[in-house]
Order: sequence, then C-alpha cells, then structure tokens
Amino acid sequence: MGLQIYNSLSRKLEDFAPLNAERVTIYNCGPTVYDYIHMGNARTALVTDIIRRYLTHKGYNVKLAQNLTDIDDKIIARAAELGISEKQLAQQRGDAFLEDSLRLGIQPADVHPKATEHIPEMLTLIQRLIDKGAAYVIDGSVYYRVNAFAEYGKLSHRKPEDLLAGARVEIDERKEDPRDFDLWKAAKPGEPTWDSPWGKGRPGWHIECSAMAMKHLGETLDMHVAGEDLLFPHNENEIAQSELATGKPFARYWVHVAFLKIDGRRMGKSERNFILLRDALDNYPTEVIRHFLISAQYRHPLDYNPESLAKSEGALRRLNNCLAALETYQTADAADVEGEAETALRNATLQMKADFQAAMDADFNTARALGAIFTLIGAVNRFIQQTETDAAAVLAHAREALIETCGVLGIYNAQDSDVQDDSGEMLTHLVTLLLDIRQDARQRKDWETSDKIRDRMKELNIEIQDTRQGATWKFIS
RNA sequence: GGUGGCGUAGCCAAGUGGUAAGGCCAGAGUCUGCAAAACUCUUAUGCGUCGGUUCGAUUCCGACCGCCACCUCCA
Repeated sequence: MGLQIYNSLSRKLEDFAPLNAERVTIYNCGPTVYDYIHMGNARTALVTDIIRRYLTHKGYNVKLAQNLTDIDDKIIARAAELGISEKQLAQQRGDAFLEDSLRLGIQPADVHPKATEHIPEMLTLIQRLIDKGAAYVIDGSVYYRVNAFAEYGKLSHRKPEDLLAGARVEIDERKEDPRDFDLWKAAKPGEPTWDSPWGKGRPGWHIECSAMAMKHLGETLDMHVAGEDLLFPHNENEIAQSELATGKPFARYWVHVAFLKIDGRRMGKSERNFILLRDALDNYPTEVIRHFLISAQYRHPLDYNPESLAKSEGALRRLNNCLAALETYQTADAADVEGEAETALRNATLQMKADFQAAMDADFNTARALGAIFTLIGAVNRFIQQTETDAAAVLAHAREALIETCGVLGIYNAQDSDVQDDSGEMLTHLVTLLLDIRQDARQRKDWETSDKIRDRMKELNIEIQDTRQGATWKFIS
C-alpha cells in the first residue's frame, strides 16, 4: 500500500496521488514575523520539512512554498512599541525565522513569498472576486461575501448558524453578514499603506495565502500544511476566496498539525507560555530537538516539559553510539560468507526499512518510524556484542539503512563524527599521541596515569572508551 | 451552546477484534583494572469508568468521568 494522508477536508485517510505525477506542490502557512518563532511554530515547520523529505525520498519532485506574513496588526503594534518601522521589524524577524529554521535542519523552501511583495497579485484576485459578485466595497474596504460561496464551512465542517452563533467581538456593523471578512482594509492614520482601486489601504490576512500559493504553485495545490489553529477561519477563507475565483479546488490534501503543549496547555504567542526555538537550540543539539518534535505523530498533541528534551537526548545518544560503532563499516560490497547471525541481521535491516516505509506511509507516523529504527539498533548492538566474525558487509548494510532513514527524519548529522576545521588534522594527531602514551601506561598497569589522561580529556569534551579493539575517542557536548 | 480531539507501564509514545512496538528513567547481573558503551533479566493478565455487541475488545457501539483545543489574533 502506498502513502496515505489524513485529509482535514474529508476527515478521512486518503490515498495520496498528486495532480501531476511529475511534481508535488506543497504550501505551508508560515509565521507572522513580529517575533521570534517558538517551539510550536517549529513543530509545523518541521513536519512540513519531513513531509517534503519523505516525498523526495520516495522519488517525487517536490516544490514547496512557505510564506512570511510581513504586514498585519501585530507587526504594526510591535513596531510601534520598539520604535522602528514595520518594514525593519518584519525584515529582522523574517531573517531570524529563516536562520532559526536552518539551525533546526529545515531545508529552505523553494520560495518564501512575502505578503508585501505580492500586493499586485492580491489586488488582481480581489478584483476577480468583486467582478464575480463575491466581494463588495464599503468606505475603501473590501469584504468577501460569504453567502456567495455555497460551500463555505466545508473545511471546518461548520454550519452557517453555528458560525453566526459564534460570531462576536466588535462586529463591523457595515458588513452585510457578520461572517464576511476583510480582503482589503482601508487606510488608518499612521499605518503603512498601498494604493488600490478602492483607495489606500493594506491587505486582509487571508488573501495573501491565496494569491501567493496560486502564483507560485498554481491554482490547485497538492498539499496545504498548517497548524490546526489556522483551520478556521484562515484556511476556510483561503478556500472560499480561491475556489470562488478559479472555480477549481484550492488544495487537494489539507494537513493540519496538532498543537505543541507546554505543561498541558497550548503553547501560544498570546498565552505567553512559549519556549523560543532559538533558546532551545542554544541548549540542545538540533537532532535532539527534532527527535522530540517528531516523537509523537503530527496529529496528536505533544507536551513540552522540562523532561521531554532530556528523554530525546538519551534516545539520540543511543542512536549515535550505535552509528559510531558502525563507523568503520563503510562498504557493503565485501562478499562475506554469511552465517546464521549475519543473515538474521541482514533480514532485520530489510525489515526495518520496510517498517519505516510502512510507518511513514501511514500518514507520516514518525513515532512508529522511530520505533522501527530503534528496533534495528538493538539488533545491531546485540550482533556486535555476540558475534566474533568480522561481518563487514552486513554491518555496512545496516549502517546504510540507519543513515538513510535517519536522514529522512533529519536526526543524523554526518558532521558530528568528523573533525571539521583546519586544525582538525593536528588535533587528531595529538589525541592519537595521548592515547598511545595512555596505552603504554595501561600496559604497565599504571592506572593513575591512564585515568588522569582519560579524566583530563573528558574535561576538554573528549571522551575515551576502551574496547577490545583499543581505545576510541569522540567529542561530547 | 456548536465542532473536533485526547485519556495505554514511574514518564513519553506506537498499536491491533485474538491477547500490548520503541524510547527515557530505575533495579539486578555480564563484560572491564576502573570507567564508559553494549548486552541480559526485571517493570501494564493491563490499555479512564460502567455497560453492550462478539467465541473473544484495549481495539466496535452506548453512557459517564476527566483533560485539551477551535468557534476571536496565534503554527
């Protein structure tokens, strides 16, 4: 069975089949850049990254667009607080967002469209809606006429009555219907504005995603990814605008990422209970944070608490120790004579790859995928422990499989095991020298010298381990 | 009030109509000069509670309890 994805639109698990077999288009609702992103934002961005990696791994050619909302009420308010321009604030926090994403190992999207750079596209789209009778102008503002779109509510599965019942808080009396929403906001004093056929103003929130997605990915997207908080009204409104304008489905698979919680409550900017991604990255390696964020399937809430990253740290240690033990087995070409144990490990490796794929095909079940990986780690460790023969080929085979699957999840960092800078070679020589001296001391049973070298090196973040094949060393953090 | 979701070992988290993956932590042991790593064993007759369907339910149905979220800006 192939990939299945839970579609919020149908509320069912559906077989995945892209519109165009050659290329998969994905749009991800990115952040409003008035502040640094927190772990919750990171979860959605990371899920998007892993979906993209997995589809690429399966052989699809993926085009991903992730927007930055760089003009809205919060940006205006925050910029005023800080005494800088909206543009400066958005530029600075936008750059920080991309930088934080990169630090989390998230590959940049193919395009990162910004709202302020797509005003003409939005104006064109708004005009199309007006022409179709789906929008109306009042005092320089343009509103979307929800009644014009019969399917309004199909994503959030809400009935018109319920929406009306829920509508409250400063309803603009000028609107025809309380559910109608801004496409274009007439200028207010002191705010940034752009020219439009209806006077100076700025775009409403929802229109940017419709305009930018269509411009960069076409009128029908394969996949739309967002946090579940955006399902209503934002995503619902995107559908209303786009589909009424084009007469085509806007997105074929709607993927919604569940909330990251902190001590049982939703982590949110307005709750002021968030952990900034950059702060987490200052305290934990990228792979540890990634492991934590994918330790539950993306549609299930995940709780952040002081222990959660420590647990992932332990799991990553186990993974890295295993990979370090496999490091010398680089090629699977060697034609070993395989005994029972070797065949068993080869089968376990094949099983892991199959389980990994089945897990990821089941709506990107990363928790299950991790289970498959760690099951193989146990088998590899046991094999190394118990088997005398030098089964290079079968171990290299296992190593390749681990690196490949961990690479899809982004929890394997090849650089960890390498000495990176120019002084690396010299450092290697020095460490080797110290290990030689220590080995001599051990031969004399001079444990005092031997332990002193080991302890002092550990203080320098270099950990020595004695094995049957001699001492090994690695950097620790 | 409307809609959706969650409740599995000390903690986190998969999962299936046929008897519970994986990780962390903890205890005991093996290996080692010691350490580290690794390995072995131990840890839910039990999957919120109560009923129902079934030969059989943690898995399906119903009720109830508890928690969370969306309906208003937030990934």
